[in-house]
Amino acid sequence: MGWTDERVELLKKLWMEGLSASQIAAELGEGVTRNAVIGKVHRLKLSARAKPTNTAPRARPAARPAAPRRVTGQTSGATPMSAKPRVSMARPQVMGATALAAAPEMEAELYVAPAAAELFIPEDKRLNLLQLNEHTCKWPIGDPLNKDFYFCGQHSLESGPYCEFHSRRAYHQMDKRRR
DNA sequence: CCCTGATTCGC
DNA sequence: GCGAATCAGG
Repeated sequence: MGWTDERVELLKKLWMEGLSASQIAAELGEGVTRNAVIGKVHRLKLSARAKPTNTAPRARPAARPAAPRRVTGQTSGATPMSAKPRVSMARPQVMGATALAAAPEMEAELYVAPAAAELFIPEDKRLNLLQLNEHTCKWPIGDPLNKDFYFCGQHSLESGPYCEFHSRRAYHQMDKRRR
């Protein structure tokens, strides 16, 4: 389905309301991807919605070396790659600029000591700096200045320097506090 | 990992 | 004009 006047209007409305591209895509439904939405948004030249501060220069990657696009016909076997359907993302969750605008101040101390929220690593599994290798989790535990300092040492993921547990620690919930 | 928008360019 | 692939960032 193409971009009918109706759909374009809905797009504009939702975009201006601060919904993310993927959320708008879900709203429009019928095979509309977030990329399609973003692409359209750009063509309509209505990128900048609420711009509180800064005019991010945004460094352009400067012309890519014309990477080999997708192979047209080719329907041979072999699964492409990460073929994850990811269909159900019907989620009312609000985020982004909208979330920021809606949540003025929520400082305070609602963050209680996470002290004991750490994995227990048996002494014989703990590693010092020299015992680390490409397959050991390099998440540091304890005070580096103390002698009770050690590294997680569990088998690390192929995708990173940490084990599954610490990988999520490192990337995921590293929320809040921007500067 | 999850996600966000920005950009390019074959179609 | 369209949007997948890619990139940069949180």
